[in-house]
Amino acid sequence: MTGSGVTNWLGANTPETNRRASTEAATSSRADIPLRDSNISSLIKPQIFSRFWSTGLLDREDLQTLQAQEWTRRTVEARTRFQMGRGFCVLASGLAARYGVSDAEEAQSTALIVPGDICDYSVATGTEPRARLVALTKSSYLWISAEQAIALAENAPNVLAAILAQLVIDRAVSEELLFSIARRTALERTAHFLCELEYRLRRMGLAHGGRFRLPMTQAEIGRHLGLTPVHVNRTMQELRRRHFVRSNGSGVELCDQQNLQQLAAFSPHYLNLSAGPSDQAFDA
Amino acid sequence: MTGSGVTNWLGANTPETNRRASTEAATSSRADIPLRDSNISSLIKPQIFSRFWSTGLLDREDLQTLQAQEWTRRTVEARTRFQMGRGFCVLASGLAARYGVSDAEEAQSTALIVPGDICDYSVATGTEPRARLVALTKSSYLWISAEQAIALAENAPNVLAAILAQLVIDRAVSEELLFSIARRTALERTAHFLCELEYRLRRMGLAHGGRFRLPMTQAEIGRHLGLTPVHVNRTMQELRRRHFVRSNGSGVELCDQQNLQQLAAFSPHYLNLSAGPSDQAFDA
DNA sequence: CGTCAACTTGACTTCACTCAAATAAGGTGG
DNA sequence: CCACCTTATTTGAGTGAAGTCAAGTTGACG
Repeated sequence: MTGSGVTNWLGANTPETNRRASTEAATSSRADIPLRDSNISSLIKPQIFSRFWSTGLLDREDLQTLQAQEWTRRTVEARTRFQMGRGFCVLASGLAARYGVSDAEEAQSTALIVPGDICDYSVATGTEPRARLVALTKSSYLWISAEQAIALAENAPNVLAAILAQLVIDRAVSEELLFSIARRTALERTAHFLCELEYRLRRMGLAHGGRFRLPMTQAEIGRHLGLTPVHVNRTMQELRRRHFVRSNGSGVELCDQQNLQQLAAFSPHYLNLSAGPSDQAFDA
Repeated sequence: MTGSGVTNWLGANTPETNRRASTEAATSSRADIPLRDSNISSLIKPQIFSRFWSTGLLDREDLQTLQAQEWTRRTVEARTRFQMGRGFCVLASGLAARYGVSDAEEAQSTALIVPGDICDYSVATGTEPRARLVALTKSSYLWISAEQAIALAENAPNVLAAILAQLVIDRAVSEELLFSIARRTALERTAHFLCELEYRLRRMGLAHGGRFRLPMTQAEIGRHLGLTPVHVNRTMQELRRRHFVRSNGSGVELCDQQNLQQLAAFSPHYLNLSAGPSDQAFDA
């Protein structure tokens, strides 16, 4: 049944070539980012769409269709809400946080959105937008109208499949955050947060050698991790004291990823579609 | 654009009649369960499918198509894993917990599945199943094969839309749990848990007058709420001491829902598709 | 009637929060 | 370039909510 090119519920058909790359990637070592067909990957322009490609569900034609859409670039000032309306959009630059459906939940962000991430899945699920997105820094996103998105999904079902696949990853990230807040100490939690963010930024080419920009105040980090600003501060200090992390201003460097990952029990498999630790190849 | 019968990305078309019922429901008071077209609702057999209907996305024909599938009923013993494989299934009876993708996460359940809930969305998203489901009591579920599910989605796109809509609610529930664990005290958290569960069971006809069965050990509740069994115990005692809750064995009664909901800051809007507190009707 | 799992209780510990104040860092207008 | 203002970070002392450990107690079931 999964024999040749898994057909998903949407009738989309996974291209064999890309798929195999995906399976190989699963075997790569711990925090390595699965590189697939990198000669193509590097040609993806804007880089934003490389996340779609990395699902392993698109062929080149799909990618071209995606790129051919009439994307509008919109800018959002720091600390202001996204006004997405009904439409589909992908974060192009900056950093944003998603807040829950309840009003009182201003105090807790449920997800961090980095460039390449899909801002809202409401178009794919056919429901009204629920999430409230707030830009943490001046950000920009690429946007197409709901109509165009619907047409896109019809013309290129693989693209819809890729979007839904990202939704699945998004959920896994949420689950990991839930676990982090429920079970990890502040130190482990913060370490995990840094590891995850570094990984996600790195695969978008926004982190190199463990260095990246973290344009969040400690209060914002606290809102994300369920900690008070004061405790975030002390926790970061402890990480620095242990020489796991260095930082100056909004610049962060994970100088001892080995230990940091161990402390956090971080493994990036949940950030990828099919690279579970106990995952067997699902073609044959 | 949202003028007449919103078209979703899947090309499914929302039936006008059902839709209006949905909008009305949004105006009903706090913990009231939106009753819609109840003369039909009560005819739904098995009751399990009433959750699909309640999305407001199906018409009667869709419902019949859904019911006409060759559902297989499968049973799962308490404390054992679901073996769903690639397929689509809905919990028919009992109670189950979902655990995250990481191995270490046995200690934390990310969601509770009650009858009527969809066990796994992997068929809808076209990805491999990731969730691990464990039955808390002897449970049963209705199952169709992936092939049949795909065919169903093609024949009745509204059904797919309804499933994705439930996925959205599922996410909102996760977010609420995240908020609960991050921001609420053990007492508030436990109160919230009870309110949510009562609501969800009530709309499936499994709770009456605040009374329902809660066949979970305190250790399992703790695994769900991020608390130790000991603390769950003390917390439940405090709720009983305040006369908010009564319990004998696995039977629970919320005898002071008013105060319980206030303590928990519980509002069921997140459990419904479009009944947000600050929600305006989106037709007209 | 014995056994095992679940629940309960008490004493102690600790992680993270609170409150309050002191620095440091960033912008802005003069 | 500096004075000023605001926002962010840092530090300290004290508190409290929830965890830990360890020992009962209850209850279901064979």
